[in-house]
Amino acid sequence: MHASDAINGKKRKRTTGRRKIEIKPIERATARQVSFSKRRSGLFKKACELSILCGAHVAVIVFSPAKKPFSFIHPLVPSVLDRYLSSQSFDQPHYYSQNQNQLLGLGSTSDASVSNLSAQLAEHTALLEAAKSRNEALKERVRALEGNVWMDGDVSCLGCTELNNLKMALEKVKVDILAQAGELRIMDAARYMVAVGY
Amino acid sequence: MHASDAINGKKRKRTTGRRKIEIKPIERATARQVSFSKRRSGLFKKACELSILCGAHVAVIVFSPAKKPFSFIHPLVPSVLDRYLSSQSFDQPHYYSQNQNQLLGLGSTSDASVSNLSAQLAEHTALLEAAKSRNEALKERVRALEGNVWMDGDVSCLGCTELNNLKMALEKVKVDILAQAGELRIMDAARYMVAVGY
DNA sequence: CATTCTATGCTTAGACA
DNA sequence: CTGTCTAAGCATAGAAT
Repeated sequence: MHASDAINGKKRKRTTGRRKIEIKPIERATARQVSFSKRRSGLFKKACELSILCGAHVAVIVFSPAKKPFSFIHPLVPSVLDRYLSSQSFDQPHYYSQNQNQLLGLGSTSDASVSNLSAQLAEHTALLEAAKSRNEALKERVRALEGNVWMDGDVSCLGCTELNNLKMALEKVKVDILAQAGELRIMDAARYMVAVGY
Repeated sequence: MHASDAINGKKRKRTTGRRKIEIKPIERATARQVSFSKRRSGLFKKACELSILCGAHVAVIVFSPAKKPFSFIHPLVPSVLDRYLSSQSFDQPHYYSQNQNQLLGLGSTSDASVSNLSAQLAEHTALLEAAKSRNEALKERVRALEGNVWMDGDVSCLGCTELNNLKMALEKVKVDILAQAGELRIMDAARYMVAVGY
């Protein structure tokens, strides 16, 4: 019991217990927020259990009413970006761990990867700028050779081969986005995984 | 009671009721499959309730142990990316609906929310990949021009007006990809939405 | 936005169909 | 893979921190 209860002798039932509700938009902002927090947590837990119990690949991405992103993803797909950046730093062209457990936050590998994202953004941005520069240089070259006019910054001039490259690039981005969407809260996933000793 | 019970007089409790289980890989294949089916259903229901109750955008993608894809996505979004990746002829102007921006909470109205690190990384990754692809395309083109070789009629032109803003497109991709991933079972989402009269 | 507490309401393991 | 049934096991509304 709580001190307040013992002192004033009021009923210890401070709540009416769970009440049935209709599945419709909760109007009261505070109640909606609280419900969101609880249910998101519950959803992630369920997702976690499903992935472990059944060995299924699960990705859950939720945007709060305030558009804040949350996600649970298992197995955590090694980001192409991570590999790219890793190779930049450690000169390992194809860093790719087969050990999912380590990538789930149990090992230091994941933590490092996550915590570095922020710092890597700057480097990544630089790489982007460099790519743009090279791109501009090539455009100039083409312009000179072809005497043509290119629309700035679009993908309208790609041929079949190029389009396929772009498609493949986007396929990779697909994976990156899923992983990155949970960048801010990758530990949410790890928390559950760890909770059950996975 | 059931006929069989009445006839043979056996106990009507044919089950021991729900039993506690450890959250660890289920070994029995049949049990794992049954559990997957039930829990996936439950997960989607929870996702549905969360999206409705709290007005949150939710995307749940699950791959069964047999790699079969299932998904719950709300709001349901027509895939723009699909048109990019699957279209064989890229000479068709691609039109973006302003409503999609509103529906997705993306686009100009939520530029502020896109300013977080996660979004920046996703965006930059996409841009970088695209830039690299474009870069390759340009290189190839330079080679072609310098070698005085040109594959005529192979220069596909996209609807430049709609596509020249790759950034915007990729912002959409972030969500469209989710829709695409669930292409096979988008009705899973609809089922629950309809069930509660939404 | 996260958490705790309590009394329900909801979910689901196991056995079958 | 989906549905049914029962008895537990869990999740969570509402109020408060």
